[in-house]
Amino acid sequence: MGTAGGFRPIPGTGGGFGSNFQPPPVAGQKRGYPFSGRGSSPDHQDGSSFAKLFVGSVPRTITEEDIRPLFEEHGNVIEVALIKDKRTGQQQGCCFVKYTTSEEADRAIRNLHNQHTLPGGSGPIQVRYADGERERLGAVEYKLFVGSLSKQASEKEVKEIFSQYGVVEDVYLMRDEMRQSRGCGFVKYSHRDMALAAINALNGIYTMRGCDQPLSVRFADPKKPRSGDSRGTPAFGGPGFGSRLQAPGPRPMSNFGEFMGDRIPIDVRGFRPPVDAGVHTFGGQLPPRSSEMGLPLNLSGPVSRFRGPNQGIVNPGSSTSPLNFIQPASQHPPLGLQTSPVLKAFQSPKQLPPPSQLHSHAPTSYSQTHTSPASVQRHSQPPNFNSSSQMPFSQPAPSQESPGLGSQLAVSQAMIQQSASSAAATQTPLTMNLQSHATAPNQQQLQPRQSSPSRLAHMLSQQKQTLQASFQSSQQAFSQIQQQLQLIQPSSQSSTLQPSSQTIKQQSHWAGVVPHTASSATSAASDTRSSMGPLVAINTQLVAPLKCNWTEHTSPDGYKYYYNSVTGESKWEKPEELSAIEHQPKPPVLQPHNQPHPQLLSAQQLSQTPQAQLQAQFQTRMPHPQPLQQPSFHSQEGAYTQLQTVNSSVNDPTRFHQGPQANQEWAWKNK
DNA sequence: CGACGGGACGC
DNA sequence: CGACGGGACGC
Repeated sequence: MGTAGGFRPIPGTGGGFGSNFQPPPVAGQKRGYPFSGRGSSPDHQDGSSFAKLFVGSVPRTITEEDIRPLFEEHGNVIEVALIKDKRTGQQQGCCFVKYTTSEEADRAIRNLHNQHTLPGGSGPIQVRYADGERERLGAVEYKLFVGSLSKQASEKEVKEIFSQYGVVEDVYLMRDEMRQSRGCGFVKYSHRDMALAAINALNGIYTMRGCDQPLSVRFADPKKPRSGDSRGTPAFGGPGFGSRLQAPGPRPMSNFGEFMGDRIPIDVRGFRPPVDAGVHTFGGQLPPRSSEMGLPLNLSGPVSRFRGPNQGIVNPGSSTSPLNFIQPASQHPPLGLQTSPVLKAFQSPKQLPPPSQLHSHAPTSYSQTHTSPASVQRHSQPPNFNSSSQMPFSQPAPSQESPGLGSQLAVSQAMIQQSASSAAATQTPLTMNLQSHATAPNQQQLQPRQSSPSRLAHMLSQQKQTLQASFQSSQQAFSQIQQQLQLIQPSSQSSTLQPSSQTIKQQSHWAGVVPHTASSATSAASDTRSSMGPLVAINTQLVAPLKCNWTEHTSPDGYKYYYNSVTGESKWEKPEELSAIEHQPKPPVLQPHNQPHPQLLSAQQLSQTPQAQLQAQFQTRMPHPQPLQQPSFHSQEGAYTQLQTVNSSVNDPTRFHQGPQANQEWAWKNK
């Protein structure tokens, strides 16, 4: 699977890791680093004018002449190095291929990895970045662990499922000695939003054909260390990183905070999880997993290293400035479970959750961001800009975007505010969210060295993106509802799921939200199908006879806690309301398979929900944010090839969706 | 309920 | 110039 996007050779000195950062050697790595060039250093410009791939399953008899042309089809090959045993001189069945750019390397991976068997080769060649390359190039990855996969499923099938939420960089299925799948594996994305979208859409929701359990989708644990790695990558757990030890309350935000994504240490005192930008994981209690923050692996060393003078965590990369990015406060239950925000939104049909619950982060922010004009021009960043791992997308250069920024931001806020009031949300997380946004600039000023115009622009831009993302998320949620309407309204439920034209229209909307689901109608159609699982599940949630807004969750430490989706409260003790309903008979277990949902809200009911109104407002007042469709920074064909594969799965009989069996429970069953 | 891929150079 | 040595918390 291609390692496509996400690689962002750090431009010049403005690089995300700070101008004077040199990547520490990866443990056990003797391979060269860019600056080692003797004499004719090839990388005088930005320090990384090549990208080295490791190629496995190469026949031992091959010569450079045999193999080079294959790689030259996909880019400018600087070098091919066949690996030989030092002593015997015998080839090891692998080689390194160096391209001038990571784009070329990405392309080669996409086109060759697992797709080309050399004559005499033991299998399809394995093409991936050489050890340490990703880090060297500033790449990040978000790796998900996926459990309860069908053992019959191939990498390709898995990839198709996950491609709905972003460009899948890699799929690895665990197999036993007999090459039989163990029913679990790993899926990599280059952007956090994609990973989150996948988690939210699939975890506990999507059940593969032949399985009696829905997928478990969560951030992967850090890979177990290879023997002999000592110094390289302790990843986490470094002293002082336990969030427990992290003083609650205001602290300097930092790029490290960025690394942590939305993980903001929980305020234990009041147990009032801060309002979040829309991520339903929550990391108060535990250090984030490396796969959740994206990896420049070698940056993830002991945190003590990153501690600033006043115990603030400082941007590990930038030695000159602590972070410049305001995290919206977060409002989430102690982590551990990733509930689809959409589900969450509808856990109680009567008491509709605040719009911010709809924050489904989702591919939205991804597609949104990455199509911004600047993102295609990777060298357009201001020297000052610190591209954090969190924003692998290039930030729009202030010079290009600031003019419109303020107004756009204002607009988004206004939009949301309007809808907030229309949704009759009184003290809702959304409101809180807004407040946090509103006050962000002030916070900003509290921070040292944060006041430069470009910083401000940058910040505003990010906030804008957050807002837009939330808008789109709401939109997406609505989209899903709409789709459901479309699906259930025609009384001919048993007929084919051929999307109506209206569905398609709606669908294309949806498609805009999914990164690479570009402009083709067919791909949009495919999404209709492929997103049905979640939809069906949502239906079941919609009708679930819940009257309690409390849900039980499990913190990463394994403790149960309870979260109120309406008030946003969290607590350790089980609320009585919840205990009460637990003794009631369970809601009917919904039938899996394609059986239409027994009890659905009528379309009428559904369309009357505040959510629908909210969305209607969004739709009428807010122009479609941006052309989201172009797969911009993945050079050309990559995104499209993925689309096609998604398409091919539309009628794939090996997959199906079903609602959660035990309703409600799946969510925290996981883990 | 499953947790990380064969092999990883030599200037 | 010099180059990884000792120590191994306490929730």
